[in-house]
Amino acid sequence: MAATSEPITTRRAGRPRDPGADGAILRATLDLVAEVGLSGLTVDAVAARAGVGKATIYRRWPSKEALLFVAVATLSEEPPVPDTGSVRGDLMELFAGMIDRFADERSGRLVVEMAAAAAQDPALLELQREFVDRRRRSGRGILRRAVARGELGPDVDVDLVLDLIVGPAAYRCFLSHQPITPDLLVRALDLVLAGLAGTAPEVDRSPGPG
Amino acid sequence: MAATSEPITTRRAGRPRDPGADGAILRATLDLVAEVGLSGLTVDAVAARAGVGKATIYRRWPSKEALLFVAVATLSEEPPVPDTGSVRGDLMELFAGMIDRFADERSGRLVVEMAAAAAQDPALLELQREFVDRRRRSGRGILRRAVARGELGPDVDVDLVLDLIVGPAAYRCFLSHQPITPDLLVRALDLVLAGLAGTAPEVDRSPGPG
Amino acid sequence: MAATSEPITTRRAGRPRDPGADGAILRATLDLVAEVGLSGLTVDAVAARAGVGKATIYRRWPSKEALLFVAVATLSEEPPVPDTGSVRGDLMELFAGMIDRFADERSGRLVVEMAAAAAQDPALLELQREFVDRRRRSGRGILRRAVARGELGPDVDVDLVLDLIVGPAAYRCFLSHQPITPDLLVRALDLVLAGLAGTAPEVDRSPGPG
Amino acid sequence: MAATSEPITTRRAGRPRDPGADGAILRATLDLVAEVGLSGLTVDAVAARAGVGKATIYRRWPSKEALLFVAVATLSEEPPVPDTGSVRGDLMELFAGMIDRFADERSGRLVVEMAAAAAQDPALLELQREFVDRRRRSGRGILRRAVARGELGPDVDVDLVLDLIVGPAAYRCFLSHQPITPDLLVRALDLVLAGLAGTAPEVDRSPGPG
DNA sequence: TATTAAGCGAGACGGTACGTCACGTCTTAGG
DNA sequence: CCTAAGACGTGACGTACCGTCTCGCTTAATA
Repeated sequence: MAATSEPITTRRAGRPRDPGADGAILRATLDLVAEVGLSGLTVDAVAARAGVGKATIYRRWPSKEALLFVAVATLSEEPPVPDTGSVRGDLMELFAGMIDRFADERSGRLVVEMAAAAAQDPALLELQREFVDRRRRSGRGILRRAVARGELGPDVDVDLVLDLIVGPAAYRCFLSHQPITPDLLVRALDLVLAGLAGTAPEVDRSPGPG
Repeated sequence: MAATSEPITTRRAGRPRDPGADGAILRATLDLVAEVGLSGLTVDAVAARAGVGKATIYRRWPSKEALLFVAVATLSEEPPVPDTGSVRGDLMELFAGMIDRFADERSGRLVVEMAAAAAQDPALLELQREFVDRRRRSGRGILRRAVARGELGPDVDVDLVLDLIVGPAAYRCFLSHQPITPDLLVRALDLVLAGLAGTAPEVDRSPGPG
Repeated sequence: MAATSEPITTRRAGRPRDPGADGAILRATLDLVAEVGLSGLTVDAVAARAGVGKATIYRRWPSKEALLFVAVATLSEEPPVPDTGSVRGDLMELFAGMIDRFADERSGRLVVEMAAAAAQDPALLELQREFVDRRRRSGRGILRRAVARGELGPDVDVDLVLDLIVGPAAYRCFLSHQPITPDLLVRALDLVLAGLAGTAPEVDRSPGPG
Repeated sequence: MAATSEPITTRRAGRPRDPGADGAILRATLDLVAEVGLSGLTVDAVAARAGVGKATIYRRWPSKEALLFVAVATLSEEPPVPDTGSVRGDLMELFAGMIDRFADERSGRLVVEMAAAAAQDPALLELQREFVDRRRRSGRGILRRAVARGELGPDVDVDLVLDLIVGPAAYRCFLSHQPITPDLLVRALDLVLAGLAGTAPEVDRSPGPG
């Protein structure tokens, strides 16, 4: 039907990119960053480890930081869109993995270094923002459903609430370096929910949909 | 007999370090970091700007990051120990400056980069921890006084509360890059205080820790 | 079957070294050493003058001394293999250029500095030895031909004779710093040839100094 | 008599120089140069080894090279003024020690390095020239006595003869690095004396260089 | 006896060059 | 057009010495 001169599978001239190279490079990157950290990571080392020329890396990603961001992205699956029936349960499920990452020494350090890299490069910042926004979108959904359910008042400051829940763990990971215990999330969450209960909905006392 | 054989002002042999050099170096560092950012900062440039040999810098600080930490430390005065009469007022006063720093683009970026540096170097991490702990100590005092006053229940999780208040701004500065508006602090604070009121409820009028 | 599986022009993988760089570096080296002397020669300056990165230099030569040796070697053509018909003429021709180098202030100084460098580095010493040996080989040929011709007795101490001829100029260049006049070579040569005539020839059978 | 206002022992005000320091410094210099060579010699190391401040060294000598020259000078006694009755014996005695120094690997290297230093600094060159001239003066005396005795013709080129005798060893030490055997001096000497016998004196019946 | 001038060990000072390393680009021959 | 290999120019790194300059102290000769 379509009289398009464009072939279905766009195929540029010349030798196609080795599809195996991408994987090898990303794998090498993750291995190395685990071994020596971001600051110790060098493109030469990635190339050597992946058995690949440096140009092959630069043809795909504009900098070693971009490479790292993509490599890390391959690790992390889509954040969950939980539906336990209660805000509390949903938010717990949503943020559990994130807090774990902050808590782990190695991955926590990596997050900080990546944040620093993103702070200096708008492109990376965009990648990073997109990344955290996926979780935020899920969180917004959770809160909106809770409002719909009547669990929360209609004028909840959604973003603030989400930030309050992850904030403590983030702050400890980045700056204060106080311990990030597994119950940090619960305690923050409960205090915030208590705050929401106390502020807004004088009426609502319902325990939510059982 | 002699209480101490150690003289009051221990003076090592040899020419003493030029006390003017420290200031010149730190000033040059701050100037340069403001102009070109941490990543653009070079020890050579600092030396040149300060009119000092590179060795004079390395004699004092082991790395440009350490230098930067000290330089930044010289800027920041002791965090306030406010006493407005209310937790809310006290905490507002305590954290206002901190949130401002997160909010400002340039200084925010610097905070992130410094956090990344600290994540890689235990010595810097210690400096950083000490730095944020000064504010935390002040915050703990505020909360304890509030407990004593009966404004808060006796079982407040002090550290958690403090982390909840600064957490959102920190999180936005480091990761989500959502806007850090001046009212972010107030809103977080009020929600948290509401949570505390809801948790440790109105019943409590106890005159403080007995 | 195949005489050699090794290709004639061994070509390693990767980008070949820029052949122009070698020339530029060597030229810059010679220029600079002429301007500022060996001790004033710096690798940075050579790199800058040659329009080349420092690493490009260090990739080719392990030290600035090695570089200088090679640079100087490019200047000096193969020593002559004269055949004037007489030992005297041949040796004059062979050593004239060498003595000139000793005599010239600048190049004399350079020779001394290079000798000092060679004294500290076995690799350079080998280069140097090879260099002077080329002339020595020519000299040996001259003397052997003279022996064949009957001009000299068959038991001439070839190496000693050659050293005697250049020795004075070398000694003056390196240590005594007495004038190295154009006739120094002739006079040394004539005295040595006279000695050979007195020692060896058909008449003389005297048992030497008792 | 002399109405000099200058005291016999010139004595400036202030604390006199520690006479022990000179010795300690020179000793440390020689030790170190033996261990690490001239190029590895540093003033800091000399000061540390001698238990002396760097300024104490620079107060006495203007550079580490000057220091070394003086240090080496303290080792070497006045060259002999031999009188064995024959030119041959006298010259042998005069130059034996010198050739030994050329022959020894370590001291030979040092001589070359010192020559290079002298080539770059007129003051050192003067020191060096003075040093070698002492031996030369002795050699001139020897030859003049030989002329007086009739052992040599009256028109001997004194300086040339001396240079011819030490030349080979010097040349081998500095440049060709061929072996410097103990008999090198004898052989050179005999050849030169043969040359002198053949050239000059009326007694001599040899046909000369044809 | 008090002052003063220089020397002392120690070590910091401003410089300069070193040789290394990683960056991101470019140039080979070959697939 | 891609590939592996590896050389390229750039530019910062941290180190090592240079020769000079304070420090607080000690040691004579002078006043």
